[in-house]
Amino acid sequence: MVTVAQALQGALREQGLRMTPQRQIIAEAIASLDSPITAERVHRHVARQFPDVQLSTVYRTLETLEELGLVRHTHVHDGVAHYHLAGQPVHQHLVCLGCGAEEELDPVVLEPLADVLQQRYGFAAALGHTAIVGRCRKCQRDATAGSYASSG
Amino acid sequence: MVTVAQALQGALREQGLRMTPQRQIIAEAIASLDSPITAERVHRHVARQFPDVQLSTVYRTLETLEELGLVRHTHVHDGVAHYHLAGQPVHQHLVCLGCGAEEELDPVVLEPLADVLQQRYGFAAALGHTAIVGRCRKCQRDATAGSYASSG
DNA sequence: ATTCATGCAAATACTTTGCATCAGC
DNA sequence: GCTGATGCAAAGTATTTGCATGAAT
Repeated sequence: MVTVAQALQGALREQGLRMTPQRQIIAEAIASLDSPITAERVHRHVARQFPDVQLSTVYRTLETLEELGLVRHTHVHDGVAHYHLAGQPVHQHLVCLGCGAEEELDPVVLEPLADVLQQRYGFAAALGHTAIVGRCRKCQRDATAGSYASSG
Repeated sequence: MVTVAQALQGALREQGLRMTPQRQIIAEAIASLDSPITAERVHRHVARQFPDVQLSTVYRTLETLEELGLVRHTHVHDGVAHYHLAGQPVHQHLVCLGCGAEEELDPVVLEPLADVLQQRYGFAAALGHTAIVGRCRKCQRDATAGSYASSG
């Protein structure tokens, strides 16, 4: 078992990039906090030990980590970026567009789709790391859906 | 077959809200443009006929339309909101986080998952209207994934 | 007439960038 | 010492909001 910081160090080396204390604590913060996390949350966590670490450094490091394949990010309903460690199973949620309710989801149900996408399109979907949006039971009663003609 | 504008008029009535020329053209723009579209694209389209219509009005109208259940929105990789008509089958895309490539996807492959979510969780997933992010064949070779120990 | 919708502009939230200094290799 | 990384501050992008005016019902 290797720590994120160690993996990071190796990955940085390969690219001729440098390990810095900032990168180390940011990597450790991501590993210790529950995924998925926002840049701001990482920053708050990091700032407790190193108050001088800038939010922009967190963003830059997150970007670097993503380029190295160590983390991924997705956007949730409000457009905020959520980061998580690559290859780490995370809690999967169903987010209701109507009332905002979140429900946990067994990640296993996503596997068949991921398999199909991989086989048919050669595409490694990040389904397991993205909240699935939609309407919960309650809000389905409120939502009206139909089909419309274009005005043209 | 009913036009979006007509559906909108009815839905507005029910809520005691008002039909305005702006709302009408915005609704028609959404119907005539290919989904999913950004607020800015709607605005550019609308501005050709009514140059005075503000981007903020587009956002407000889009929000209203969403509350009325006529449109939905999701966020793509860069966090920009994409809107589409509710109940309208749209092109489904696989978006690569590595190179940004988009590939069309047969919406049929999403149905099994949607069914499971509906049956097991009573949740109507908006899968058919959200881009699926991940890594394309090419970029999978670049990305390294493993599992990491927390530093704690 | 009442109240909602709009235009306009400013504010907000999140993220990126320019540049001088500092630090890892 | 060379070059990449950081702090700092400012810019950028997408979206929201306050308020006075205008318009739909």
